Amino acid sequence: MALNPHPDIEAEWQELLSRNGYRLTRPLAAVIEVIAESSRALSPMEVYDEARERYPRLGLVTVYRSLEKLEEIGLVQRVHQPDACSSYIAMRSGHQHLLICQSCGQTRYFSGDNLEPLISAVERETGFDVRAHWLQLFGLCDECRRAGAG
Amino acid sequence: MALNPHPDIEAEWQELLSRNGYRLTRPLAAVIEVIAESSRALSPMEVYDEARERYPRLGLVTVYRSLEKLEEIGLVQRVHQPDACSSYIAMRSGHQHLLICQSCGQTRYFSGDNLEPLISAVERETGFDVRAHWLQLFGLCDECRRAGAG
DNA sequence: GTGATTGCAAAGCGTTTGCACCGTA
DNA sequence: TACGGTGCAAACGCTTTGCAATCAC
Repeated sequence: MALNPHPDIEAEWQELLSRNGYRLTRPLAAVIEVIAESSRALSPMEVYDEARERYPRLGLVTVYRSLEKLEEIGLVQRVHQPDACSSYIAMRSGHQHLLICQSCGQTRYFSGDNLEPLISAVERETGFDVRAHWLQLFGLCDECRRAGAG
Repeated sequence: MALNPHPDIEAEWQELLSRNGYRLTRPLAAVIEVIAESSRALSPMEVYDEARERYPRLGLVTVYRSLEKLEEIGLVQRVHQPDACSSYIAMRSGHQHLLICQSCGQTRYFSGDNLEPLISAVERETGFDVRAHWLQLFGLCDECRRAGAG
């Protein structure tokens, strides 16, 4: 199991953008920086608000288009939650799942799930060919727990 | 592990409605029947279309309000998918997860996941108090697989 | 220079709200 | 009969689209 690292994301992102024929503009850079530095999944409006502090001329439409682009090339991941289905977080490489604080929204990646036995059993019993799975954990982070959020 | 049964849902539903102070009206009954008999998760619009065959005067607003009501008393569950976050399916009692066909949308419940070891490990490493989890499997059902959908 | 990208305004769509009428318990 | 439920129309908020100006390569 491995937890949030903080690699030099920027360079990797620029590389992937140009490899896919995209240009690195100032508005896009503002969006990227906001997402790369956030420990929470952010809604388009939240990205918009924070990114405008870096680039005030930014338009909300550009945020939507940037997120779509970044998701397409795998730099960003859409996060589904019970009450919010379109927030975005920087994606980690490898097969990993999310752990989300129900109080502050802090998000961490974890890996190490072993669902193979379960998936095999389900396949045997149902005739399904299982091709993907969603696993997300929800709870209270250390700080929120201490603060009595739960 | 247990798969979709088809119990006499109707009676149980009426019972739960009145226990919660709700009235069983014809529009609500139409919504209930459509959901109870569907093997797929349905969007509000799909529920609306199908339920109007049973009760043509039905309004879409009533579908929204009925779904909200049914979810509140635990008879119906909202299903999140990569491309659709507000479809609804009849809920099974007990702690169960969904298996969804990516081609036809057919949905089945399964249980038997054992995530305790994983959850404990994550809690130890992160300091989180894990209180809930989402687990969903996606794939191709037997019929779609044979039909070459994948 | 050229073609992708941007911002604005407007359209689009799913969902929610206000309100008078209706129907269940 | 009383009061929750319903349907209509309108409002609402998030997301997408059309288009001329702009900017990265």
